[in-house]
Amino acid sequence: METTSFYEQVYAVVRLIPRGMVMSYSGVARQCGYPGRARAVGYALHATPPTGRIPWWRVINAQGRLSIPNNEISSLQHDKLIAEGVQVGEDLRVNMRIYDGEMIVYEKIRLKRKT
DNA sequence: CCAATGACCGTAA
DNA sequence: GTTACGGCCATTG
Repeated sequence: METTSFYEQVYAVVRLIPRGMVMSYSGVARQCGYPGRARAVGYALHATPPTGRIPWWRVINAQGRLSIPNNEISSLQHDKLIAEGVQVGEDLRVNMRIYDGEMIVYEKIRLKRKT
């Protein structure tokens, strides 16, 4: 499996997502320095080792939906997010207006969080 | 090397 | 607001 710099980058960025926040695949790709490789990010996360060290559940698609086709895993992600205080709709939807951590700028996030 | 696959995105209707 | 298409690109067979 080697370093696979791309994987490393992706994991590093995902690990930086604060608790109670979410980020889109494209956002992760951009933070990695690879804009436009959102799809590859998705692939990388799919290959994420179950070490539990990587908060993969905080990564969702740009439409605020949980893009995991597998029902079991998607429900798991749903529970994880709920446990962190992220409000997920019944249709597996998240309000990106509030929980978007695109820039990983904590102050900005806090500003957005009001009520 | 080529073809198929996929936890996606942006734009258009 | 939503659905449908084409285009990304890394990984696997």
